[in-house]
Amino acid sequence: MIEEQYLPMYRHSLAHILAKAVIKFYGDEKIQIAIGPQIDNGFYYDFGLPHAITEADFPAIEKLMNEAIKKGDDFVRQEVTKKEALEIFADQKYKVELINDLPEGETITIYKTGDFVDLCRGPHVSNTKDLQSAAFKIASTSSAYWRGDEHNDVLQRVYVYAYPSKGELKEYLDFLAEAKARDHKVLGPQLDLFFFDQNAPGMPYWLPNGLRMLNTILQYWREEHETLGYHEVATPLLNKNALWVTSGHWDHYRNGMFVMEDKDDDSIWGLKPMNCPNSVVIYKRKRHSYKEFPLRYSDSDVLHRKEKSGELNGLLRVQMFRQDDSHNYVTEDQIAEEVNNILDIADRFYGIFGLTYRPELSTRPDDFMGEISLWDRAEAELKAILDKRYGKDGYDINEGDGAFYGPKIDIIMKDCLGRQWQMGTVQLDFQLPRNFGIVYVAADNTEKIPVIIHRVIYGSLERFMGILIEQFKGSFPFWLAPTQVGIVPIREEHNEYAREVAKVLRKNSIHIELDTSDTHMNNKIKNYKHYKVPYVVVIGNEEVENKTVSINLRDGRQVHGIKIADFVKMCNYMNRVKCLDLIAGVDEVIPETDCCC
RNA sequence: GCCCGAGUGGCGCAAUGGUAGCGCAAUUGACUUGUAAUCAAUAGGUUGUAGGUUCGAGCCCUAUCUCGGGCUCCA
Repeated sequence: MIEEQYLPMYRHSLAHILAKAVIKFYGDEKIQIAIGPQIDNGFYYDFGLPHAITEADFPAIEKLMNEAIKKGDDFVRQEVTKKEALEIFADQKYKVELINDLPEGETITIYKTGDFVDLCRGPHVSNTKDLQSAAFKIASTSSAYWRGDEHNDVLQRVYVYAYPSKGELKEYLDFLAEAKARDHKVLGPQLDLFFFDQNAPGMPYWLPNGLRMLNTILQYWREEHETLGYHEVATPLLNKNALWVTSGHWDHYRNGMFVMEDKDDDSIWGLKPMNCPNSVVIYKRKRHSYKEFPLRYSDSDVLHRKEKSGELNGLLRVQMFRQDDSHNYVTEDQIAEEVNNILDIADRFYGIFGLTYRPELSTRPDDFMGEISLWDRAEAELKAILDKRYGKDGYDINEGDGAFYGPKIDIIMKDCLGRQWQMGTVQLDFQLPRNFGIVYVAADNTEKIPVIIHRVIYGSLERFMGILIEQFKGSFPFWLAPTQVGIVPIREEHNEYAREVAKVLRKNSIHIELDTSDTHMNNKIKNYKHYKVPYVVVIGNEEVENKTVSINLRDGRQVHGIKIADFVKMCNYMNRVKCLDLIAGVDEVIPETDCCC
């Protein structure tokens, strides 16, 4: 059994064993070894290989690893001079590069394991036999660029899962299987929410169920923002490229745009990849006073961004999407308060969905534009806000990772496999107002340049849907569920009353489905359960007679003899408070007092 | 763009280079049912696409498209 704090050491030692095994696997063929760090679920090692390792090779390499472990070689640490190190690794180009990059005077250490030697800071286990209790499994291979730069050599990376014991490795493999069951790419088509067609890669087809959900979250967004003083607009999806020439986007980002040429007059058009320039066109239409600020133009138009092949990932990385966008025009003095307002919205929205997030602050990059004093002030204000809201450890800072036009705060979430995705973002923009030459009239009757705050809460609606599907594993809260109530008449003679119930529920804007088909009630229930419908209402003699319904809850619980009026009241309540619980709202019908709303 | 892998009825899968099958779903009929799979029959396929090798290709080769896991990228 390996103690937690030593796990990195074991993983790293196993990385050496892998490298040793791969060298042996290739026999006389010369291979280059690069680096082999440990990661969350194990480790990887990068190699320059004459021909790729494929999955079929995994067992053989694993066998070689096990043999090396059994052999019982010591991990021998040795300090060497730079000159000695360069001699030892003379034919290993990546190691030579690493050695040459080490600061002068730094102690260079190497580790020998039998005939294998690696440049390494350590520490390691003392003998390969110490690794016998560990469990590992070669997971996958990938290409990887030397030092993560696409201009460098392409290496082959071998990923290995590694855990202290067989039990823990199995636990991790079980987790992966569980994640698969949560995967929105699997659940989405299964629940008839969306799908992709090969003629529109990265552009989701929204099916009735999925669009209903998407509309539900968009409707909630509209209602909230209207009361908060946002004004929704819609702008052209297709524009002549002059728009982006002015905004500055054409030079930087035209490769990421879907562009088309009109042969009739040789004009060049593009599908908008972002809303900001169009928002500014609206701003420019009139002269604005400081008294109107903050002036908030929101929109949720469809955007297109061309991605390099291999970068798409279900709903989480698409080429066609909508943002719950807004561009807020503020004075420099209003930045802090407005950002705070926006983060309030984010907290409320994410809370409604039961999601927790981690903010990230990205600061001034090297190629920044604008005045450095404004940057400094804005960054200091953003930091103060984040400190206050989330505590010093409650957020991360990415130094130099801001956009060239201003610093930003990103909302980061994880998918079911732990991969991180940017959701909401609040970006200050000092540049676009200057590119378009927009101004406002200040209190002293002079013209000043506004600051634009680009902000999204959900981020991309598509990505947010993907995260929601995984968060709830397809079992959505009542208010989000595409079908909220499935109605099952037991026999044909119950259809009439079932239609009555359906009518009442529909009148209350509750999304229902009624199954009057000539099949066994069990089939009807099974069908609704497949779609994870929160409430299956069963109607038979008893219900017809007493004007009640019987509910089969998604979790299997049953509640009998509920008056229709109470049921409607309950559904309305669930919708109104956007309850995350499966049942709430009417005390007498709730089997357990489990309402948290 | 890069490396590896995958693509077979709507879905999930099967098929040594030798007649493309199974389950679910669908359709039709029977059954009229009290809480997650009633019975029977029927229909559904140029095996992603385009070439090639072969007497013969779902299977081998080439190209291409899409998808998956990563790398890089993500205004």
